[in-house]
Amino acid sequence: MAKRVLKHAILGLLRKQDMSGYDITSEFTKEISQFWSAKHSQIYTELKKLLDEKLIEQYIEISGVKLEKKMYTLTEEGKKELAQWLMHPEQIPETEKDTFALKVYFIQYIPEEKILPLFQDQLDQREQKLSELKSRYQLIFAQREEEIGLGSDELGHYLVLTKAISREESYVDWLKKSIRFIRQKR
Amino acid sequence: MAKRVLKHAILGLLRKQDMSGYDITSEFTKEISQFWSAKHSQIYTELKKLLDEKLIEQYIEISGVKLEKKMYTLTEEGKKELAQWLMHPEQIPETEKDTFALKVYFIQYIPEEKILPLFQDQLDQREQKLSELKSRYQLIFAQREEEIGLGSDELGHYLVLTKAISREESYVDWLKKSIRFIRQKR
DNA sequence: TTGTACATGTAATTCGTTACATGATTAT
DNA sequence: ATAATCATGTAACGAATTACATGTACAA
Repeated sequence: MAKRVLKHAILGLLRKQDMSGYDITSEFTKEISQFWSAKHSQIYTELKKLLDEKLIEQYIEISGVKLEKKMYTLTEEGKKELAQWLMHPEQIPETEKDTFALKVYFIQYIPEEKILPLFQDQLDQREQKLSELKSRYQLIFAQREEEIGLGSDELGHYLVLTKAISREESYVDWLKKSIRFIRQKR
Repeated sequence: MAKRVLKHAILGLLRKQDMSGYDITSEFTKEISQFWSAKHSQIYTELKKLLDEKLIEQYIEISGVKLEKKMYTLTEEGKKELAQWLMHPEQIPETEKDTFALKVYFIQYIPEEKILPLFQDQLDQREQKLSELKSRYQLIFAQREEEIGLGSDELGHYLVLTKAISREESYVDWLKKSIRFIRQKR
C-alpha cells in the first residue's frame, strides 16, 4: 500500500483554514516547500480523490463578478484521518535522493580540472539558499523564540525553518571540507 | 524533458566494471543507496532502454550449469554520455522531501503528549543510522585519509560516506535542539 | 532436501512533471 | 489596453513501487 503523503499534506493545510486548490498550490511555494511540494495538476487531482473519500467537502465562493472559487473544508473524517497520520511514527527512508552526491560517488570519472568548479558551483548555490533561509529566520523569529507557544501555529513554522537551515549548513560544511580535502590532494 | 537520473547512475556503475542487472540492484543496497536507489523491476526496464539507445551492450555469462547471466558493458557512446552528465552542474532542488519534517510543520495538531515520543522515535532511528555509518567509516577510512588518491575509486566512496554522516549528524542535532525547545515550553 | 541467495522478467498501479487548454480579476 | 496574477482543469508521459511470475545455484 502506498503512503499518500500528498493526501495528508493537503489535509494538514486545510486543518488550519479552508482553501482552494490554488491556495494550496501557493502554500507549496512557501516554507513547507523545503520538505514537500506538488504541482497544481497533481493537487486538483488529489482534491477530487479526497472528495470521493469524504475527507473534505467543497463549497463555492464568488470572487469579483463571476469567478467561482472552489473552497475545500475538512470533514470530521478528514480531521480524524489527519490526526491518525500525524500520530503514526515515520520509518526513516533508506535513501534520500541527491543527484549531486550521486555524481560525487563517480568523481573518479570527472576530469580533474572540472571537479573543483562543480563543487564551487554547488557551494555557491547552497550558500545562497542558506542566506535566504537565515534572512527569513531573522525577519520572523530572531529575538522572540520565547514567545512561540506549544500550541501556536508558529511552532511548526519555526521548527521546519530551523531544520532547513540546519540541513543547508551541514551541506555547506561538507562541501567546504570536501573542497579542502580535494585541494590538499593535488 | 526528464532528468533520467537512474540512467546515469547505471552508466556510472558500469563505468567501473561490467555488471548484470542483479549486480546493479545489489550496488543500490550499498553506500550509494544513501543517495540513490531503485528496485530490480525498474533497473531491468532501464537496461533495455539503454540497450536501445546503444549506450550499453549485452553479453551472456554462464553460471554453474545453465544459468545465463546477462552482463552489460558500456559502449563508447555510453562513456561519452556519462562524462557529459558528470560535467554538467546540478541545480539544487527547491524541495527535498521529508515526511517527518512535514509532520512537524503540522505539530500544532498533534496531541501534546504524543509530540516528544514522536521526536524521540526519530532520534533513536537517526542515531542508530549514524552509528552504523560511523562504524563503516572507522572500518574503511579511519587513520588513512591521506592514502586516498585523487583518481582512486575510494575517493567517491569516502566523500559520500562523509556526506551521509554529516547529514545524519545535522538531523540528530536538530532533533535534540527541537526536543529541548519543546520541553522548555511545557 | 530445503532454504537462501542468485537471477530475470512483466503487469498493474501510483506518484509526479510537463504540456495543453481556458477563462476571470486586478493593477498599471 | 495589457500584462501579471488568480483560478481550474485534462492529457500525456515518465519515474517509481508493489505484486505477480519463474527458474537456477549453492551451502547446510
